[in-house]
Amino acid sequence: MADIAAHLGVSRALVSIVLRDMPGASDETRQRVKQAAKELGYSPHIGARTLRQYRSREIGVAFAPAHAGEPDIVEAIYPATIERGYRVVLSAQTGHRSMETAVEELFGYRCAAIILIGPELDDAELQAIARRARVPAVVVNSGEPNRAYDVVRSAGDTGIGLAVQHLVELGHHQIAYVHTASMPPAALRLQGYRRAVADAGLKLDIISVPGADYTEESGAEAGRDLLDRRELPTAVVAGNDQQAIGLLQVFSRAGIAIPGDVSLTGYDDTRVARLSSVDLTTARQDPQQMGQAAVSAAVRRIDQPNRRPMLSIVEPSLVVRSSTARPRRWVTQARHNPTQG
Amino acid sequence: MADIAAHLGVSRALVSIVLRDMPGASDETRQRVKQAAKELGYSPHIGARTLRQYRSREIGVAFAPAHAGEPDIVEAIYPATIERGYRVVLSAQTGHRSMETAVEELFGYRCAAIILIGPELDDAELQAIARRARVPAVVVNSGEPNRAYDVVRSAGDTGIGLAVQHLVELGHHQIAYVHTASMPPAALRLQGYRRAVADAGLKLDIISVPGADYTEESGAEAGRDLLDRRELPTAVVAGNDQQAIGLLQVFSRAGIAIPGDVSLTGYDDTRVARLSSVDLTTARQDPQQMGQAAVSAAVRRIDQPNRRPMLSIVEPSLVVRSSTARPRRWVTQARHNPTQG
DNA sequence: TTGTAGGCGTTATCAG
DNA sequence: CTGATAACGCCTACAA
Repeated sequence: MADIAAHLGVSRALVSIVLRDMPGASDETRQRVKQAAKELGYSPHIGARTLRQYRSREIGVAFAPAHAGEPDIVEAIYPATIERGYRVVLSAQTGHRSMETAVEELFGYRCAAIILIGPELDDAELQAIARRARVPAVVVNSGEPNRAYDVVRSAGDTGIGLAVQHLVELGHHQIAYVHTASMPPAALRLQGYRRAVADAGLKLDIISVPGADYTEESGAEAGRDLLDRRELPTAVVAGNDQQAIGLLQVFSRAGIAIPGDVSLTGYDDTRVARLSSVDLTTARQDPQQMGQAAVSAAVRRIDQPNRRPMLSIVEPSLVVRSSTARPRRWVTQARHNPTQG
Repeated sequence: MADIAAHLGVSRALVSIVLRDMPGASDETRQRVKQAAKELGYSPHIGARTLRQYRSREIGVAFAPAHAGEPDIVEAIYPATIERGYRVVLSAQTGHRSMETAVEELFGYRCAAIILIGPELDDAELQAIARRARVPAVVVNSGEPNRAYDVVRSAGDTGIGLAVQHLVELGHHQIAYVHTASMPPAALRLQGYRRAVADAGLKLDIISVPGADYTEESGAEAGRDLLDRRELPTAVVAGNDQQAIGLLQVFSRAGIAIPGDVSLTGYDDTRVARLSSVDLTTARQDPQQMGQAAVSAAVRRIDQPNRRPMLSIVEPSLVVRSSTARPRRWVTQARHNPTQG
């Protein structure tokens, strides 16, 4: 910046004013300064800026690049953040780098707020992080509503409920659900299954995959469990898309047709769900909305620090594809009863 | 830091020495300082540090979270960078945020080097960025070898060559290739196809998809082109996995079996290629190796700034799955000629 | 082993 | 509109 000032023979303060678009400089000066900045390849020193500024204008985002769906939320966070006059600082959680380490780095950047996407931590650990942060913390797709941090999540119960309801409308009476106790959103999704099945007057059929998480492997495990049974359910509701895909693979190898023999649903509407070879009926949680809700929550608490943390719920919608169809048995009955055809 | 010093009644410099594990403090003091730092929830101010330090210890990484495969390379960059005593600064390219903007931000952090993953820019644009950077720039999976920036890429010619060779060994004589002129690595892959086909004494069959990029849509377009022909080739080599999947969708809708009627290969071994419903034979470029090679190149040129930029080639390997098989015709011929069975 | 002083690039303040 | 000056938190030399 001093270079530009010297080059033009003006003060550094003036240059600073122009580059920040502050009032107090003539249009002609603005032109000249901006021109010189371009020519000299000037780029503001972000560290020096945050050092000097009383309040930080950065929102820190910790996420796992390898987790399906999280990069989409990160994409949505950018425009929402910039719109509100903030900048985004990214920090990755990887196999060799814990979420705590990623968050610690964000503290180093003196972020005005931090957003944690899908941390695989329990409520106590998240509260510890939030207290240590001394700035507002927003947790996306994990955690529980509480007084330490904001929570943004999709209405997992509604989403699973929509899937069950869709299957009921197709005529299914035996709807199994793949449950993974260890994952944060699992409890809510299970609740949605319980309620929807009760509403339809059907029997619960919960396949618990203990210790597993939302991976293809856990879905495959559930699939093998099902294959050991004498009789398969007519429909399976998986906890997420990856699980559904693991299940799909085990079933297709075993010669079980989807949706011919068994209907299958997922959750998240990740990219793989859209492939024509998979074409999964799934509950869509819009990453766009998740990102916007997270930034809104962060800015809200930056502006009003004493406000109580909130729970923001993004409503999912059901995307019907070809992995669900009428059950065989139902079609047979329908033939005898033309009013249902 | 001043807080800690005041709290303990020592100088700030001493605290700095202890926290950086530099020589010049007694063990007892170290204990006390570290204890106090923990209690007070101290976290070093990264901005102030980079401001003061003569040389930066950060490597900037610009990537597109939404592009398949790039997050995996980012994951690999972390351990390699930390191992060499550097830190990672991430900057995302999104639909609303160009690669140039992402790189500009990295300049703001005064990174010691920048790594650009899969930029959709031509050589001239990349050279402009590299010159503006004034620090070493490394381009992964794009660009051309030159004097302005390092290039890390997989040996696209070898990868496609392996695919063609595999198909030739299976007995294919009509092997088509889907070419997308606009994508940076495409020229090299085409070259690999030309050479391998020539080596096998076969006829070239290049399906050009003009103006398109490496998306499912471009694969679908190539698929429709092929369906317009009187006779299909027995094998198709796609430019990447996504393209192969687009082609797969068009073919399966048209009732053409893979690999029954046509064998198909991809490139990249992205996650979708592994799905049992896709199960694509593809050339694998190891993200681990790509990440390590990129960091090596960056550090090499930080240490020796006058060294000429290099080209690092990561050798791909062929992952054979069930999308490739012997052609129908060949099997028939084999029956008449037992020596080939 | 400990303390002191100066400066990195920027912004804010205040007097010309 | 300009110029001078202080301060942000940290690191490095050098002095005690």
